[in-house]
Amino acid sequence: MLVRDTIANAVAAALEQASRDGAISVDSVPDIEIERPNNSEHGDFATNLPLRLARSARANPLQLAQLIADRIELSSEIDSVAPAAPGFINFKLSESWLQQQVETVRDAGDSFGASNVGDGRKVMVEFVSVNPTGPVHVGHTRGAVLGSALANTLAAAGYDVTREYYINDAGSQMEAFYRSVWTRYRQALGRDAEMPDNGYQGDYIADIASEIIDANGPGYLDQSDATAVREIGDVAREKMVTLIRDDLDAIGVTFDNWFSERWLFQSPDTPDSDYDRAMARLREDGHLAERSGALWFISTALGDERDNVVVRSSGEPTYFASDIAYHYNKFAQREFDRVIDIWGADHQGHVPRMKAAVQALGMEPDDLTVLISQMVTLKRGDETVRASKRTGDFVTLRELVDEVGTDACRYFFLARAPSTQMEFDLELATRESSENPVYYVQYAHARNASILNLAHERGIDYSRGDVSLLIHPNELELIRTMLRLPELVVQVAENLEPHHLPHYATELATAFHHFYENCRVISTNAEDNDLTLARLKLVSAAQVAFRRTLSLMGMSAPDRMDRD
RNA sequence: GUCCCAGUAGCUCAGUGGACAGAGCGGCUGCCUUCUAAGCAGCUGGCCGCGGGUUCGAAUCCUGCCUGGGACGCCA
Repeated sequence: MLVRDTIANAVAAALEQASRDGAISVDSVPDIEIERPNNSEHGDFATNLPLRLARSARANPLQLAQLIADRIELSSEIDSVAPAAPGFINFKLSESWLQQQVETVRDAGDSFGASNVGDGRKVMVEFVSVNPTGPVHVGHTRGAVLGSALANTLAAAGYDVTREYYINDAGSQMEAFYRSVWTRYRQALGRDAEMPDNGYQGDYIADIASEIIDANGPGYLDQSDATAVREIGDVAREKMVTLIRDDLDAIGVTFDNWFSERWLFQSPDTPDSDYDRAMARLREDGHLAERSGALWFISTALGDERDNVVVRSSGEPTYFASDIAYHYNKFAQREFDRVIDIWGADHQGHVPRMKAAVQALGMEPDDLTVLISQMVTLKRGDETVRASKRTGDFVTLRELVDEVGTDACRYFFLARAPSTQMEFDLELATRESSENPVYYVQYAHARNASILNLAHERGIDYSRGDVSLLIHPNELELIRTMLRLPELVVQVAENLEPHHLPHYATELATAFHHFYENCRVISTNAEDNDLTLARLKLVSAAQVAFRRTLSLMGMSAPDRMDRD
């Protein structure tokens, strides 16, 4: 159990006792919130319960604080409980308990920070899901990093996580992509061919075409237009998906499953596809209506602003129809308890209708969470870079990683709340300098590793180190900071806000740098031997915290960082 | 026009009901004979977009406005 919960329970018990004693009479007890005070002079934890109770108890909040504080039973974790104006109760952790946590963290190792709030529930995080019509670009990278860090954290919080990429490989944009490749293919072989109006202009189309020529030759020229587009399209799509997978891999983003949109329309085991079943269910419950030759989903009945077409008058299902079938598959077929979709800002308008569709399918709409990852505006100095896949003028994930590096890139994207637009100054980001906070964190880990290496070289066995010798303020501060990780994991998993991770990482690094500066670990002085052993234990515990934090963010934890 | 997101230090951003508003970068000073100076210490710097409201208490909640971005298709 987290200390925070222990304190909350103790406060609740104290309030109950005060009520029995007749010292306090309240109509209703609000939720007891235990927070971390901004100012460390106020202790490690605090509650504002007396302030919130004052009205219904018709009493002075400071007096209430005193009455409750008097009845709080001290456990081994808590050193002191103190009422404070205007009506807080402050808690201070005991030094001996903090010291003991060094052992606990070391014992926990890679499971440090794990919790079980997820209780093994099946959750899918579906993210990136870029149409395979072009490479992943900078804007998608943000969602990719967000999704992977979130999935890591949910797994640490005890969820059974599946990371999925939805490949939109049906539909008209893919058709345009196929035709674009076909056009470049013919042009490369000296034929007259005109790019379709909605064609993709990027150089990568021509690259794919020439790769196909190298591998498969000019044979497609002899086929009918329709056959050639289909066959060349199949090859081009595979190439594109592979390229996307490799690019994402370069930034440490991997998936458990790549789900093809086309699977929704074909079912190997049963006569009905997911699409058939989802539509049948909607139809049964009266959510579909035919108007002017098309089939509509009546989402206005469920609070959406307008109805949406699911089957065009041409008989072709829309993208939205696929999405309905896909979510039917996620919930009804694969039985996920919870689904988190990460979409780009350009899809934000689709959230209400997707929620409505989930509800219409008979699922609980709250089991679907859609996170919107806002736009990334690119700049080179003062100049704004317009990103458009159609015109081919965009910065790819690959280019970004090559220039900035995986770790810096992940840190940079992760550190911002996804709901806010961000500016990415390529000039600044690509400048090699110490301006990047990622170095600050990794350097702390490298210093940490360096100490342990030296201890190892000198054959120092610190397994018998006595942690009760850790009384320096910087030592205790480091321990306190380490201990926030488990709370953070729970918080990130509950609020789906991974951007707290990098900020925590920075604070952990600060605590370590302070410790490093003021507490010499491996002493040359023989009489300091006991302290050396104790501090080595602390350093190894801190290493656990660094590794866990960095790995949740998907960043590397280098043992050395050498500057030329 | 309707809807969504944002506006906090020179810059990039944390902080969503509490106790004097934070970090990094930038700028100015200092600190390397012992575990990496990609570090540390100090200074500089903010009517938290503007106006009302709710509250014992508002950067945080409500409301109006201003500014910037996005979405509103039988495209995906």
